[in-house]
Amino acid sequence: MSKFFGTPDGTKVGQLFIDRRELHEAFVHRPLQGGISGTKSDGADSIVVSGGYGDDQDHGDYILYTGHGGKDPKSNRQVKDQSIDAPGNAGLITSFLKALPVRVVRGKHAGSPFAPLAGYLYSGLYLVTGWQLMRGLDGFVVVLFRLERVDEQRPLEPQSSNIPDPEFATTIVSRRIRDSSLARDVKNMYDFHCQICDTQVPTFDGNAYAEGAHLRPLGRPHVGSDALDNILCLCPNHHTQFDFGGLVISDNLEAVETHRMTVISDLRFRKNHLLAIENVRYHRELWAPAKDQISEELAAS
DNA sequence: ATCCCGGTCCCC
DNA sequence: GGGGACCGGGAT
Repeated sequence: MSKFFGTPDGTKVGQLFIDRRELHEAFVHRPLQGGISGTKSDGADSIVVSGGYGDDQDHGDYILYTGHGGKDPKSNRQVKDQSIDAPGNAGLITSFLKALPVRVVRGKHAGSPFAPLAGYLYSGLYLVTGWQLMRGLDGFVVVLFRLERVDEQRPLEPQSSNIPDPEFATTIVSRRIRDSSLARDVKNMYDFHCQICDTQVPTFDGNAYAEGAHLRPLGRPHVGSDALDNILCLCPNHHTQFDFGGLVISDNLEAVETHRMTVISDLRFRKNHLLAIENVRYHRELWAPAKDQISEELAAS
């Protein structure tokens, strides 16, 4: 029945394990092969991020993690839609609903600077802060979970810096991780006004805060470009909504709220800022919600 | 019992 | 390094 939640006694954040059996014996991650330890009734108590799913994104303090199922073990690609009823996926949804802490382990092939060079790294506790069905890179529906780090006693240390991924080039430890000089240019261009709601977030010194949002994400596997035609200037709320697929940009350059498919506003533009329509479409395709799937799944559960 | 798997190992 | 065999724990 019940699972064990939280960090086991004697285990430290940042501790390395040789292999899955060591993780198993330390009660950090019980399954020897599965990426998710979880069931619908108990929730999920641990996951392993191993880079086996192309739709994953590891940003250190938060992770977009693909659920399991639908994969052909030979080709290692998705060949079927994933389901929210698969035990691990249902477990992560339960963890989301009950706000249960999930132990996160990174494997050596996880493909981010936060992954260990060898073995498995216990990376601390995360909360599932959202999930949704999306059309994955291979064209099938995947369940995508957003996990955010809650165990803040110790900063997350990059394990390597030689991964040629512009998204991580300036990463140290912070929630704002992509602040290229071009993103700064775009923010200056808009005087830190959000292109959707025009909000300017004031800071203590009389300046303002905004964020540069990339339409086509920089990191693998999307490999978007860090260019003016790929960046929006957004307030933190709309940036978060944008990054998590809660809004997309139409070909008419309106901000559209995806769940209800309603237009929030026209995007505001300043001179010398043109978006590339292929980047707009890339973001929209990435997040085109599989609405039929969602209603079917929810009706069945 | 049986099926699934973000493994692992062995061999070429 | 890549394909195939074989793995054992956990859930059903």
